[in-house]
Amino acid sequence: MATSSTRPTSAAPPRPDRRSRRRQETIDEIIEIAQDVMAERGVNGLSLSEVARRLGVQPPALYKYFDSLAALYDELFLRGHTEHLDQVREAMRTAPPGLAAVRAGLDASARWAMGSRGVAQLAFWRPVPGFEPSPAAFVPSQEMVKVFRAGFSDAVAGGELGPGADSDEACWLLSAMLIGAISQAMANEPDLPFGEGRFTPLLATLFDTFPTIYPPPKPRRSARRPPAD
Amino acid sequence: MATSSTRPTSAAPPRPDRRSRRRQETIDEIIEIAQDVMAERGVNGLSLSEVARRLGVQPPALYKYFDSLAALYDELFLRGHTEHLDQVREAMRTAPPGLAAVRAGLDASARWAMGSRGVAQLAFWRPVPGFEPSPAAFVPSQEMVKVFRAGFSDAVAGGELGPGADSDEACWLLSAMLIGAISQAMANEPDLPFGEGRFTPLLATLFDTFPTIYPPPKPRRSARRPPAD
DNA sequence: GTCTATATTATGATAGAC
DNA sequence: GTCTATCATAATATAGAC
Repeated sequence: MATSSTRPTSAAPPRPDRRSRRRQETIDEIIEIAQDVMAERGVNGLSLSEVARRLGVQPPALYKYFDSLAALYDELFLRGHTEHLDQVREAMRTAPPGLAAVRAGLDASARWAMGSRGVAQLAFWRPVPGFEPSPAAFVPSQEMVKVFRAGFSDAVAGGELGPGADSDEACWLLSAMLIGAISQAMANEPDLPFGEGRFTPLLATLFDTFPTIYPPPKPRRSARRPPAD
Repeated sequence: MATSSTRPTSAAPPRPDRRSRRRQETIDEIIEIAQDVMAERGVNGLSLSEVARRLGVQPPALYKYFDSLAALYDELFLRGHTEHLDQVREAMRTAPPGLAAVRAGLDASARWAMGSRGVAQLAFWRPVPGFEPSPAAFVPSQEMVKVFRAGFSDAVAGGELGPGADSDEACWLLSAMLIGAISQAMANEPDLPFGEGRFTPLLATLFDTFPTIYPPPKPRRSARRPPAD
């Protein structure tokens, strides 16, 4: 036995963190390639073979990182929602609380979706015949509802919206607006970025109807110069 | 030359209408099966092999009716939009002109989509990687815009909406509302029919914001008892 | 962890007999 | 118009050598 170490059996893995770091890098690279493939060929155009081809590796090698194609989809779904959530959170954090924050979150949502089209389609539409995301992959998606709920709650507290807006229903409305606008944009203007074309600008118009759907109880106060109090 | 007829060449097809009628029936049957398959397995779950299997025939036989899988998709796309257009037209025709007609059309749209999910996904989202509908298949889709434009025009003329509603933009808004609501419904409540669940009812809420988006110039008159004139 | 080889299955499509 | 036979391709996934 070697004198240098406490490990009694098996070949000594030198610097296991280095190994696992390389492994993580490979996983990240696979994910990136998969995102590219989906953006180019649609969600259903993804295959392990194509990923292997672009990674410069034979398909069986991928099974060391993902158990199956479904597992890869699941990771893509999870990471997509997580990234989406992060960007929405950040946008809302840096905006004034209330309606403005919700609007900023919605805007960030749409930007993320238009910038990550393949993943967005996977996340919002579930277009892959056999694929059902694992419960764990849904966690960030559920968290998103809470984030927007909090924003609406602030808007109600600030008198920008009526009490009905502090509800799940308001969040569903918001998501329907988002998905309607980006669906149309992706189907009809697949090459235009967010903000251009006929459809993504509609999102602002739709959002501005919230005070009509949930009218605040008191007369709206102007944004500038609140009444001296 | 034969004396009986003006056909100089080729064998005479006896009763060509009967033959072509059977042919048309087969085509219709293929279409129906394809719709079923898409509803069950998603748009990308459609294959000629599966259609042949259900039709009780070998795959090569289908090529007598459709040149390729893409041609079948194209026919499905065309028929879907045509059926959709017919139902919208009929709903608008039997409703009072103006906003009520637009609302009836939107309602019919959503009902059709939720009742023909596979085709609706093909028609609204284009989720098949290589497939681009032929120009001819787009005709009913363009016609739809005209139909809704006419409805909005009536609503403007009747003082229900402001002049801005007589625009393509209003039609895009309408379609974004529709697609947002049904996208969410199909992805999250795939088994519920139109009108049930959390999402399809949102369509009415969204639609009711139109007078806010395009406010009529004069004070709104009540629906009942128009001012004596 | 990667490779080769292979099993298995499925697909779209064509040729040619009947 | 349908069949059998076949081509060509591609996919997921596993076994086992290195």
